[in-house]
Amino acid sequence: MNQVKQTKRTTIYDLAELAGTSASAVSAVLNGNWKKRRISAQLAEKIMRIAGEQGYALNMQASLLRREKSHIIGMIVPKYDNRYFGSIVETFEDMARARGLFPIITCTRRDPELEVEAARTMLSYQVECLIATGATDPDRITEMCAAAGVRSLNLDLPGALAPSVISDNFAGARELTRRILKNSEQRLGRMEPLLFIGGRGSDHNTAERIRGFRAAHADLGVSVHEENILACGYAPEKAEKALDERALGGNALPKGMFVNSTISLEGVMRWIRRSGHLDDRSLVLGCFDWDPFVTLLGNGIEMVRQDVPGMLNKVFELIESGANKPVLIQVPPLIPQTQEA
Amino acid sequence: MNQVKQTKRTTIYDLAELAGTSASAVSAVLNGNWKKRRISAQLAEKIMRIAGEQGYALNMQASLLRREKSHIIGMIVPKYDNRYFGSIVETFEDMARARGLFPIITCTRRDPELEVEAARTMLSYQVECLIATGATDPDRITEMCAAAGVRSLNLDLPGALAPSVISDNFAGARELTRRILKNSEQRLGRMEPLLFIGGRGSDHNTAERIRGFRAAHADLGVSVHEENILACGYAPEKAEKALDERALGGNALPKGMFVNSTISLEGVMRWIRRSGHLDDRSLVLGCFDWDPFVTLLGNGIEMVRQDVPGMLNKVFELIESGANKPVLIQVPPLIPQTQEA
DNA sequence: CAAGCTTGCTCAATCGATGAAGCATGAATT
DNA sequence: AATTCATGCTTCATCGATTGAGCAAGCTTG
Repeated sequence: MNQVKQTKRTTIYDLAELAGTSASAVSAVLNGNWKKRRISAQLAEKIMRIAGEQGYALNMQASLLRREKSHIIGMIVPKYDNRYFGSIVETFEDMARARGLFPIITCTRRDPELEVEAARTMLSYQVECLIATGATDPDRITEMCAAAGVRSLNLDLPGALAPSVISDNFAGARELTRRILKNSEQRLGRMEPLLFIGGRGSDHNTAERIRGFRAAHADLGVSVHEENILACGYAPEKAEKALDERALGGNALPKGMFVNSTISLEGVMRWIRRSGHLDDRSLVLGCFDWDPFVTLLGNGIEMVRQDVPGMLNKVFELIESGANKPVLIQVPPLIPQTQEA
Repeated sequence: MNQVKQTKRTTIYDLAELAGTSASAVSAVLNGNWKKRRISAQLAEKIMRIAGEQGYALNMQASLLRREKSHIIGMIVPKYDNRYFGSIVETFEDMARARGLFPIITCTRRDPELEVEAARTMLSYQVECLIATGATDPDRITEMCAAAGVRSLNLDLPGALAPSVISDNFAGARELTRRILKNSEQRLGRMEPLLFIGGRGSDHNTAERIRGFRAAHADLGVSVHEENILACGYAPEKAEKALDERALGGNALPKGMFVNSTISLEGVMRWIRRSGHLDDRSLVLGCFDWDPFVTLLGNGIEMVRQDVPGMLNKVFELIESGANKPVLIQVPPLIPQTQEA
């Protein structure tokens, strides 16, 4: 490292001077198409050696400005506070890199303003494609992208204007509900209607899961009352509060519950602990989403694990196929083997 | 949206033509310093209207190429699979944006090659500063950044060449150990040496935590044998395997354990379940890291919660102060109130 | 009324990398 | 010997935004 403490970064012009050649030769060598440009192997080697010595790093801004494609792919994601989104982000980065794309990701905290702001910034960075994960207003983002000639896709929550890849929420919820009901029958000796808790009634996934929840009850000939459906939002406190209120209102609380996310499950578990049901082995729970610690909570809680690699494979398939029509692809979630406590 | 389906994105030249003015006026108006450039309010308004109509989005690549500062700040992070890193990333994004910086984050899966690769890419994107979180080889990254004249900082794991912000692992571990020992005394009626499990003996944090672990034992007059220290790595399977092996080797397993991360705790809990200790209320656990579900596991598991906002505040203070010397800042972790099951 | 100032803009160079077009040089072909 | 061809480079315009310099028109001021 015989480097002087420098203010300016090394450019191809510096390298050209050091190598006694032209910037365009340096460029050709460093971006790998020097054979096409008929640069001799000798010069190529020299340039690469000097670039190495100088610790040269490409100025991506300049390079991207000149090139037609940015190879940047953007994703917006609501939160990093659960395994589902964590695994989406990790898998996405991996798959993007495997395809020679540079992933940029930003977290928008379920805030519609931030979503739009983030999308605008990503467009400024010339993303070739933007994936809106769990977006509050996916169609707004699709419109912005369309206006900039950029492709967009929805993940986790569907939109009407762009292709969407989501879990098969109906089938997953139906199977999960069936399992909770079966467990409930086994433990209580009878089958009682369950409580559905968490999520927003206005979002597609929650609506579909409620539909699956109802269908499974119908399949088994159990009828569910409307007051057993508490789409109270995602935050743990909201679930806690909803349970408190439901407990006050006349009818006894069901012993079985379908919890709509791990985040809501936090609230449910807190409520259970607080209200003294902690060691009540007759409580039968299921959660639409997966977390390793939930398995260990020891109540034999059933979980649905969304198939993140499967979903992202579909996403990249769509990207590569160039499809733009607003199709809806539903990926079946994985339902792990029941683990009794 | 009277937009023709366009291939090219709208540029300031297009807007200039539409507004009957020059590109430089458009630029001045759109980047907000039109007052300095003495553009009339009338023209400014017209340009902004047209930009809005055309859905103009700045080409950041071009803009950054010309400007001296990129306002991009990079972070590399090992994993997204736990609350600690999730919260680091979320808080970092937030604080960066609050300072007018554009955060880019990438996950390197504890892979030294990927770390270097990611750092190189970030340098290409002209980051002004790179934060290496939990890096395997932070000094290598610092060197790369220094060669490019870019400032770098270490977070979570310290390096020798750049300022580092980490938790006060020694103090945190000492207090956590003290609490586990006290709980153990209370539940078992006597104080026995604990088992330390998880992490890499070679990493600074694990070493410091082991030091705190030993100090707390010494404080309370309990002596720990070497075979009670299992720095077996972070992955859950490694913790499980280490416990299996330790269980085979002669001496009985301690009833109290200091688990070095939530990830290792997954393995420990799995082992506990598998080996039939699940309902053994005499098991006394503590975990260096926080997860909401761990509270709910119901064994009164003590946790240390690292002070993520506190650490990131220090990080940004360092960035803003311009300090470059390799100081080591240790932020005290938060130790929540004990919650008995 | 000339000199100087203010206002409101435009011109043109620039950031660094890229690649089409072009220019020597020497070898091969007619 | 004249022409063609291949090889190995260089020159220069370009991507889109930014900004110092400069210019014209109107307005003051002595």
